Amino acid sequence: MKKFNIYLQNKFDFSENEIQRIMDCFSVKTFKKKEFFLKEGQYCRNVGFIKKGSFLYYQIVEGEEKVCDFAFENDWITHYKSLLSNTPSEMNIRSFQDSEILLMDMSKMESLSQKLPKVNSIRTTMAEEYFTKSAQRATNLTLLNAKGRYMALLKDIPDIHQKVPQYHIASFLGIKPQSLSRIRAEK
Amino acid sequence: MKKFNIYLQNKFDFSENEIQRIMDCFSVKTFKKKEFFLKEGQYCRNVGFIKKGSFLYYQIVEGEEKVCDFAFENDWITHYKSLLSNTPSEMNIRSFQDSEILLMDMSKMESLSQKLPKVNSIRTTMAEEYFTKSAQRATNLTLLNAKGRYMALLKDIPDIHQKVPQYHIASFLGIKPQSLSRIRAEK
DNA sequence: ATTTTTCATTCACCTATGTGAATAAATATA
DNA sequence: TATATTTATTCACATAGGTGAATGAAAAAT
Repeated sequence: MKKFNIYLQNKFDFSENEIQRIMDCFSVKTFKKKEFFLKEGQYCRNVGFIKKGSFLYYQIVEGEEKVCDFAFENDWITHYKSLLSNTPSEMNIRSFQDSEILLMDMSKMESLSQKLPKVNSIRTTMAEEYFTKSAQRATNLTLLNAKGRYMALLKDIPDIHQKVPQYHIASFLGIKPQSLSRIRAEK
Repeated sequence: MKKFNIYLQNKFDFSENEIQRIMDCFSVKTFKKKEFFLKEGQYCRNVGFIKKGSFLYYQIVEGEEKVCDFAFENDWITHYKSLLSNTPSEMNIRSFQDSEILLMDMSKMESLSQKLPKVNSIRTTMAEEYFTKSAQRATNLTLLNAKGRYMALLKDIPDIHQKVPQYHIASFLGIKPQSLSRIRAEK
């Protein structure tokens, strides 16, 4: 449990006691490789924090998995839109390694916010991070070509190749695996 | 002032009295054609509601205006990321017709939320709308080609050609004006 | 009303990325 | 270890969209 409380302490400056109260609301859940955190059509009611492992956000379009996002250790994991607007998810979220997360029900988070208003800053930060990430992705797709997007990704996550198989990286970049091979060859 | 209170009533079910208290916090601001709501580098501290006119969100990249969004009558107008995270905007927001908006300072909105907690639902809805829009844009850019994105836009805003010059539409779609002409010709 | 400027269209040609096949390399399974 | 499966690379060719120029139409300025 070490990393989560360090994150809470560093990022939000919670006290020992507050951290304990927050952590008490989370339970541990483990995932085998390729297990679903959320399936298309389901309602997302949880917020998770990844202790170990990694997850893929993707949609199936014409039989193909289109990767929209990755999540790794010390990232939050949830489907923010579904959570926020209480609508079914059009996205799948699946582990691609054996993983372990801390999980909290959103309703629990809401009641915790009432007792401990500082918890709202977690929620605001989450909103900010999700929104910023999605806006940045749209910007990259508009302003950069495939090579530029690959470079930006490498800069953002230098060890991405250690973490994610290459065909998932290609999909995330919006290109085919062959094209990513070509880009890497000419680099 | 008619439309804004209808919006508040329909969407959030506020009472007459609540609507009055909310509206009292907004002031009217007018914009001539091509006036800035927000310039790159500035901090966005306001939330606006467009009564009349239309606005363009864009960035300058290598001398070119890259359109990221439009906003029309009865849309909210703000730079959500800058507002949320209190960071300078990398975006420009500019009217492209004579326009009129209702404007509220964010700090006023925060103190209003405390007195009238229901106001938080406006903020949540705004977050939801902004996030959803940005996520949808990223999805469209990933999953659709230029023609598909144009069709999706036409479906979403059928009268877009009455509202926005074509070269701005092309820019929003992430293509050149010539390419949009070609797509329209072959359609 | 005339002139100037901006915008939309078309064209010929160019470049980035997609497609499908062949092969090699890596990984999982028996 | 041997075999099967999955993943990455390379190639030849196809297609979508970019580029720059020419032209006409529309809008703005005089």
